[in-house]
Amino acid sequence: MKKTKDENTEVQILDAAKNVFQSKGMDGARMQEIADKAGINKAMLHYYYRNKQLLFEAVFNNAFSLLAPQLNAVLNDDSSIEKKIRNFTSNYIAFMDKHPYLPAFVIQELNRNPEFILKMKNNLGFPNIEKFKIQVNQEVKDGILKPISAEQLFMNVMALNVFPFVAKPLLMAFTNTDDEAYNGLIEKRKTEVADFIINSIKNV
Amino acid sequence: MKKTKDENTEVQILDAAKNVFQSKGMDGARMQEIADKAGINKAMLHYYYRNKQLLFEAVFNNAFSLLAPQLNAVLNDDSSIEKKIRNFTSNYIAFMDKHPYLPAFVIQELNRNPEFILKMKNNLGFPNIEKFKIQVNQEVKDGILKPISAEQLFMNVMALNVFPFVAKPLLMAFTNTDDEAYNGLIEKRKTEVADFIINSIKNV
DNA sequence: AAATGGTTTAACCAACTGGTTAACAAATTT
DNA sequence: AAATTTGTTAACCAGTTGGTTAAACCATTT
Repeated sequence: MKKTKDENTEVQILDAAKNVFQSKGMDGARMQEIADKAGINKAMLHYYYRNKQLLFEAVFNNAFSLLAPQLNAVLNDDSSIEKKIRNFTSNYIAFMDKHPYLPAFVIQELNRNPEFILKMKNNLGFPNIEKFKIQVNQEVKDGILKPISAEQLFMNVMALNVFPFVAKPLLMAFTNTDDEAYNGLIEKRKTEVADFIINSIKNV
Repeated sequence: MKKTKDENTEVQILDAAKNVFQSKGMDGARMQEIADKAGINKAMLHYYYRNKQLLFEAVFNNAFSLLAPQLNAVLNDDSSIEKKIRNFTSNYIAFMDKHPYLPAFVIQELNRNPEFILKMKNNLGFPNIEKFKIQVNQEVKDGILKPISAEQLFMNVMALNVFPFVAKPLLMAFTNTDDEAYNGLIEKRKTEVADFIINSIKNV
């Protein structure tokens, strides 16, 4: 009896590919390394995914489909802007603990190939700002929030939450922190970032 | 002085290398492309910079030495926290117009090779948070600022300013903006980001 | 004008890379 | 149980890549 892997192999390949692509990027990744990490022959990669580009896209789409629901929580949920920002901030940081390479990977590969995201915009569930925009404008009109455009607010929320993960090595160096201390800073941000934002935009 | 070119060639190589490395990264860059862009033979690259790694490091250090003074403006200047944040925000965005690839490049390469920054920390003029820390603590103590740690404030300032450039393709997709509209958003941030921060941290 | 020494080139090379092939083994169908 | 399909492997291949070499080039020195 050879192996009871069948469909298992395909998953093992995807796991290994995720691992290698997300830490080294498309250009730095080697098919041989992915095969080794998956514990199989290099030819199997092509048997299941035909070529490097398609394997990469499988990994990328997979990564993006994890990220999208997180963002939709801020964009398309029905609760108040304040509540959504508080929720998103604490959720997102917890989410990052499980997928630390994810945002840097997505951002890096989109910078390498900006047209790539155009295909994705058509996908159902692709995060879109329209509903959020209406909601922000309404809360500004109602005097709940100080005047701010939805785009700027969204950029600020994203920046404050995502950047500390994307630029971790840089920020560790500037703030003179080791891994443990830096994670401590991040942990505090679960509440502090939301306070920081709300503080700035909420009318009193 | 032998040829009219001799110093010139070295600069032309560095310019071409900057161009290629910053848009494609270490792994995606090709020595042949750099040589072509510099209008010279590939062997010349090795004559002047010995190998790809050293040429890359020349580019990286060059990029970093442009970035460092910008950050030191926030960390080591003597004016008040508010003034420095306002200055930095408007300066940094203007600076990015001239070097759009810079932050994504630095961040990407540091993620690929985090140990790389350790060598740099010893360099004179490497941005360090210590002075900024004392100043923030003082202003908090004096009641000028609401309680916040210098590290968190610094991370926030960096995030709000740098992230929109690093994640440009992603944010363009989410906010449904083309290049022109997105640049318009950025332009507004020269003042809005500082307001956003000050709003949140200043006592009234 | 011959010698000098830094600069530049074309040709070359060994190692690597993504991808293919043909044969073989297991599982499934007939 | 024979035939067919699916999964897996080792060996191979052609194109690319970073890097080398030996000879030519050219501005100055002797």
